[in-house]
Amino acid sequence: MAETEISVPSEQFTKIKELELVPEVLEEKAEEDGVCRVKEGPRPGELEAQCTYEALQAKMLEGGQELVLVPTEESQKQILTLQTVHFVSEDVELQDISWLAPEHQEGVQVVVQQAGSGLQPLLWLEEGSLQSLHQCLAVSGQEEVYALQEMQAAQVHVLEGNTAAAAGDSEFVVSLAENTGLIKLEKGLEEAQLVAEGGFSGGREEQLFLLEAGPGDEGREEIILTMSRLNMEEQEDKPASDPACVEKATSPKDHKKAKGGERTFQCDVCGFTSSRISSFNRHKKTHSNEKPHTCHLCLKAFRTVTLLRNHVNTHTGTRPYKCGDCDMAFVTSGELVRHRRYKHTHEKPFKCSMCKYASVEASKLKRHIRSHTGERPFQCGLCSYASKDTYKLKRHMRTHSGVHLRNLHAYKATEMKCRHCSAVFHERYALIQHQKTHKNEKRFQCEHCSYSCKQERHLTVHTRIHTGEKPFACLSCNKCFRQKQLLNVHFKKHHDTDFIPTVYECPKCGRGFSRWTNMRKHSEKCEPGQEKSATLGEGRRMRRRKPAVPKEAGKEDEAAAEEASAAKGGQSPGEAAPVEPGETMAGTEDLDEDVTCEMILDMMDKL
DNA sequence: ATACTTGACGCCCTCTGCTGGGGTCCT
DNA sequence: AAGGACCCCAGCAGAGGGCGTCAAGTAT
Repeated sequence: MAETEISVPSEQFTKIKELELVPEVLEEKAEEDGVCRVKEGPRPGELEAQCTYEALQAKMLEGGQELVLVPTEESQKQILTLQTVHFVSEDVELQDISWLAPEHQEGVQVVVQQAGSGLQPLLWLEEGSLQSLHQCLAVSGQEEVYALQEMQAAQVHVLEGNTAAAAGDSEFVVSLAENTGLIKLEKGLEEAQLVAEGGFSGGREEQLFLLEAGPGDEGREEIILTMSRLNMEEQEDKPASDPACVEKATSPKDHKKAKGGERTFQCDVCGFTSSRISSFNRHKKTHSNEKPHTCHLCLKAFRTVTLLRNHVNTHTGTRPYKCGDCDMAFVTSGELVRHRRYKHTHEKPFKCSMCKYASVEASKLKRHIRSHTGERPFQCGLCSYASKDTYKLKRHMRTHSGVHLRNLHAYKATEMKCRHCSAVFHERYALIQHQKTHKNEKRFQCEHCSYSCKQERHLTVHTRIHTGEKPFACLSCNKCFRQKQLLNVHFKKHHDTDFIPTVYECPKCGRGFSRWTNMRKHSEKCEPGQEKSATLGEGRRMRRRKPAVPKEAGKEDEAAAEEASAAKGGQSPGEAAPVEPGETMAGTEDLDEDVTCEMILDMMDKL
């Protein structure tokens, strides 16, 4: 059996930095059982295996095992054995295959699944099954059983390109694609993608590979990658949308000579210029929706190989850039640098010229500047509220919408896990509802009484009732308070000569009250012509009036309360402007029962 | 051509202050 | 009984931290 030369692509997918998957290198060769075992760095198949079997990878790392590729030749297939993948027996459980259609059970030995570790189910085939791509296809088609839909889709892609000659398979391939929700790509593009993703260099006979899991020699527990050849001559038929063709499409008019003789390239869409054709070509792609680099695991598409690589790393958990001072690791070096600034070096290069604030990122300084300028670019369409950043507006919108968002009800194939427990949902709405049950949990229980609350700070304050602690002392009279705001109120009232207390005026008799509720209570029973406010007579000044209340006939107190509440929501703290009786806060007149979910959804979408 | 670096945008989170409602006690 | 003051509590919003991602510049 002649040793097959494996096309080793350039490292595009998952560059492993500082990740000691292959701790020992590489020159060592050994021959066993007629199989040439060559220790090498990550090869495409190996990398793919890392992508797909991340948990396995973790297992391998955990055990400090060595990852070795073992290429063999078998007709037009190659088997790569990751020979050091060993399961610990208690980690796995065997399952029967009765769920497989009888015609598909042939060749299938067992299904091995690692319990409770998030490991995707692996399909183990007996060796004979690998002889038949058809059988591989049949097995892969059991999408309703596996959680490996994405992997299967990738297999289907490869197989379609590879076994177009496999009579009778094509229909099955198509139905598979449909069943998995796969967006079937044009063949030429698909292959080009695979070339790009798999890193096969052009100009020579290329191979695409099919990943299959199977037992190794002599029953060893190994992952076997079945490599299937794919004739890449069809690459010449790449469509114009192929990224490799983009450069050819660059029109000469797109570039010109600058004064200094240096050639620059100008984008005719946005005016972007660059002296480098590579940058120019890359920029041009940003004007199209073309995303030719598709993740074979989740089918998400990306513009560049680098983005795809980083994305795949999120699947594999590969975070090559490790922080030397903590356990954090990141996909890109930039993330690591930033993390170190936040957590370790505290370097804050961006300094505010108006205060002492400094930030790690320029965007944070920009956001901070708005607190000086008062700029609020993000306007709520349902009330007068405007925020300084998009997130605050989104958060504010929740006060209008509750969670009645219909777009949360779509079924999603991807499992969404609860942040707080192990529950899993396929509907975002259900997930949110469930998570709210955690949010509403009064997790903070007083150890002295039955009081419980949602926020720790509330428990802290409450506990002072039992301990008698009053940590907030008035500097003027030494009176102590349990809460800071009580001290503030006390100080304003008794020691701040500039303080003008708020007085709520009864709309019927004009009597003043310090609390809205008290005024309302009074107003319910007040008859015009009754007593005049003694308080007013004492010279208290009117500073602010609630939107008080001459409600339309039939509107009851709840309506008044709602209006007050709406006014509250529509006004930023500290900006509460006086509102005359009967007057509504700006914008709040729109906020009534006619505000529909659709309106809110529209606004959320616009965000 | 590709990898690496840098800057920017956006999302989500926590902490904190402010505000208002409900309850209770005192006058 | 009514009014006023105080306490407790909860929700909203301001501010900022931390990180994921993408685009463009630069180096190899």
